[in-house]
Order: sequence, then structure tokens, then C-alpha cells
Amino acid sequence: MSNVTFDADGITLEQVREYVWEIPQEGDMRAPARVLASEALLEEIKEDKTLEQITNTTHLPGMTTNAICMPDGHQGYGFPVGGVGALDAEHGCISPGAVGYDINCGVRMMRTNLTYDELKGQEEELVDALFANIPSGLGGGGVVEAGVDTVDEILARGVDWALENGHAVEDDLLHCEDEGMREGADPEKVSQKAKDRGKNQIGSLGSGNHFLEVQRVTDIFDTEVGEAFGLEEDQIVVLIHCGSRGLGHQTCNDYLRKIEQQHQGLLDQLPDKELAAAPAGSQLAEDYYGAMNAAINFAWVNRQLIMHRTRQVFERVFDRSWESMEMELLYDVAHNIAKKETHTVGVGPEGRPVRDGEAVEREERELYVHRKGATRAFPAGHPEVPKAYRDVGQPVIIPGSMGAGNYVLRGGENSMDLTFGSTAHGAGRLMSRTQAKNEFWGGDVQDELEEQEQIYVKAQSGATVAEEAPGVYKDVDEVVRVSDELGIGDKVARTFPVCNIKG
DNA sequence: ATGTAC
Repeated sequence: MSNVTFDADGITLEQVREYVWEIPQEGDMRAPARVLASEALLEEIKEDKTLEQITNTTHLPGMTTNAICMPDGHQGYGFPVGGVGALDAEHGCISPGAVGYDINCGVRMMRTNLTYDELKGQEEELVDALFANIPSGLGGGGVVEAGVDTVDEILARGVDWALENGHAVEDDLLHCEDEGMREGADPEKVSQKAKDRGKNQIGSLGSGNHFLEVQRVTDIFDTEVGEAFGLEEDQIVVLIHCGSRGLGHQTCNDYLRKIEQQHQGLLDQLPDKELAAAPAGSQLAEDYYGAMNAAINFAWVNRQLIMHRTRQVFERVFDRSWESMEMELLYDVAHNIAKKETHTVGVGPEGRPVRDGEAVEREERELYVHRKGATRAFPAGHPEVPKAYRDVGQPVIIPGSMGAGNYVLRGGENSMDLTFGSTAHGAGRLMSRTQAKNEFWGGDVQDELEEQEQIYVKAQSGATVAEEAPGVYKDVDEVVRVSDELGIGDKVARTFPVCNIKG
């Protein structure tokens, strides 16, 4: 530990080394909290309750090694967005607030073989066609509208259901975590109310920060990995960012209420009721895990249906088959999930995972790794990285704001040691949605993006554009720089928006 | 994020 400290209005962070800051363990904390950030990012992170929240999470039973806040961290419901918490799956707990309301919110990137020059001049036609054919905005309306029986199948089988029903090809499954089907999904643990909310939202973007964006690749930082990912300069790609809509939201809410009713004792030990957690091994922990896994499958199907519909829109606009445009899924990442994973951790004299200073040996342990606004970033060679990318590391997709651009990274070789195999998930908000609406006017933001950057934005609501104005976000270049410098997610390529549709 | 609160 260096002697450098950072004073964040009452919370003192000690610098472990460059970009690694620690809030030491004290009182009822079960581990230290760590923040991975530059000083410039820390100046922004300290402005809301992020640091207090990441410290609070260390009170969760079974918190292993340390709680981690990513460089894009900001305040969330109980657990900060940009937070990673690895909790002992045998003696710890699982916490819906540490997954997030939007279960399996995530992003997927689809390649094409089109170049920016081939698309230029057709931006408006394309953005109109996408907007007309991809359901977006609050409430109902999806690519598929079905009964609860179909929802049950989607919850159980994920993208395998989409394949059987003509909304996917085999190759799509091979380029998604868990091949688009999470094991341990239990549709019976998802409430009727959640299924009712989901049944007419299958294949819909939703609102808020969710979007579909046509982008062009502007930079390749690593030619070897870029080639493995099928990316080159000037190539057109499509990025889809959305989650599990009302179904995931309802599921989170259902289980938060159940935990409050059944595990008040544990809740009383926690500094924030929003961290409500079910003890590992309890019926409720098993039920939530089954329901969450089912909602994860629903979100994967959601992104799959939007992607497949996008292929059909491109076919009409460019008058060619999608196969001839090589519209293939590069990868799909989930950035709001918990998952049972095996990690090598320090174990104390009682055989349980402990923080580094107390460890007597290192052993493999099964953990509930909570990634809320954080992306899995497994390095080269990890058995869970799909075959196509096993030699280079998993693709990590980081959306920036509408005007800033986006990154593709690959899982870095330090991620397993530093972050339980994780990195950032985006630029991270700088201000609340309410504040954003006071500072920006949607129409002005749209005009500016089109006139100055040739970015064509079409949205259901002007308020949403204001809430998502580029000025509302942290600097994604700085977030990614920190990830790259730490070796948890390495820069591969950068993309820039061409057309954007949103709710 | 979200039938923007139950």
C-alpha cells in the first residue's frame, strides 16, 4: 500500500497502486471495499452515494476478498451500478439489489460486411425503417406477442426457443454466454404477474438508456484480436442494449418483498434495507436464483428477436439477403446478473473465503458473483469463453453515450485476480435523469448530433433523449483507459454512432 | 431500469 490517500468528503481511500483504491475494513465490514479508478474519475464518483454504497455492500454475509467498484461506478438501488460482489455460495447470500431491477440488462454486437461508404446517404431511410419495425418505448408491443405458455418456454430455454421458432440461427447461440440458455432457470419461480407483464414485450427495446445503434468501426487497437472478432476499420456494426423489461423488474420487486418478509433478521444486520439478501442455502435463495436465471433467458431472447428483426430491416433497405451482408452475432454480454462461478480465493482457518490479509491458503470456492453494471471479462484460455474466442479472451462490449462512441475490449489476463473476471459496462452516469431533463432539451440534442456529428437519432420521447444526452455521462475513453491499464479488459476496437433508435 | 408508487 502506498501512502497516497484520496479524501472523498468523510471517506478516505488508500491507494494500493495506480488505479486501485481501498476503503479499509473496519467495524462490521466483512472485507475492504475497492474502487478501480483514476483520480479524475474518483472526483466524479465521490459526488453521489457510490462510495458509501460500495462500503455498505461489504456488510453482506460471505463477501469475499473485497467488494469492487468499477471506473464507471455510480449510485444505484442499494448496490452501486458498476459494482462487483462475490459472495460465498455456501455460507453467504444472494441479493436482488446487487443484480439490479433490470435482470440481464446487456449488450450484443452484430457484425456486417458493409462499409460506412456503402451506407452513407441512406442513414435517414435506415433509421426510419428501424424505428418503424423495432418496438420501443414504455409499455407493451413486441416482435412476438404470446401467451403465458410461450413465456414459460422462453424462460426455460432461452435462445433455443428462438432457434426453434425461426428467430435465430445456430451460429447465434454459439456467440452468446451460456449459448443463450442459462442453466438453473425455473419458470415456476417467476410470478404470474411478471409473466403477464412480459408476454407482450418479447422483442422490445424499452426506454431509458436502452437503444439500438448502427455504428462504424473507427479504430482497431489490436489487429490480431480485432481479426479474431471479425472487426476492421470502416465496417458497419449494430449494437443492441436492452434487458428483461417489465418481467425482470417485477421479478426483482417480488423477491425484494419476499426477503423482507422472510429474512428480517439478516436485513436488520445490514446498513441499508435496499441490500436485502437471502441466505445461501435457504429456499428463497434457491427460488430467486431460479427466477433470476429464467429472467436472464427472457432478456437473451429479447435481444435475439431485436437482432433478427434488424437483419430483416437491413434486407429491405439494402435489397440483399442478411446472409450476404454477413450479419453475424459477434457476442452478447450480460451486465446485470449474479452467477454461481468457481474462483480461486483466500481461505481462512475455518475453511471459508476471507479477505487477503486473513487467508491461510488459496482454494477454489463456489461464489455468487454479482455483477451489477459490470461485464464478465474472462481472459484467454478460460473454459467458459466460447470456442471462437478461447485463444484471445471473451469480447467485452462497452457502450458509451450517443455522441461519444463505444468500445470492444477482450477479457484481460489480470481480471481473475483483480475483479473476479469483470470489468466496466459503460460510461456511467454523471447526473440523475431529473437533473438531465433540466439541463438538456431532447430536440436540441438531436439537432446537434445530426449537424455536428452526422448521427441520426430517432426516439419515442424527447425527454428520453435529454436524459441520455452525451453530457450526462462520464468520459468513456477514460473508463476504458483504466480497464486497459489494469489489464482487466484490453482495448480492441472503437466504434462511432451512425443511426440510433431509442424509447 | 420500470404500466416512473402499492
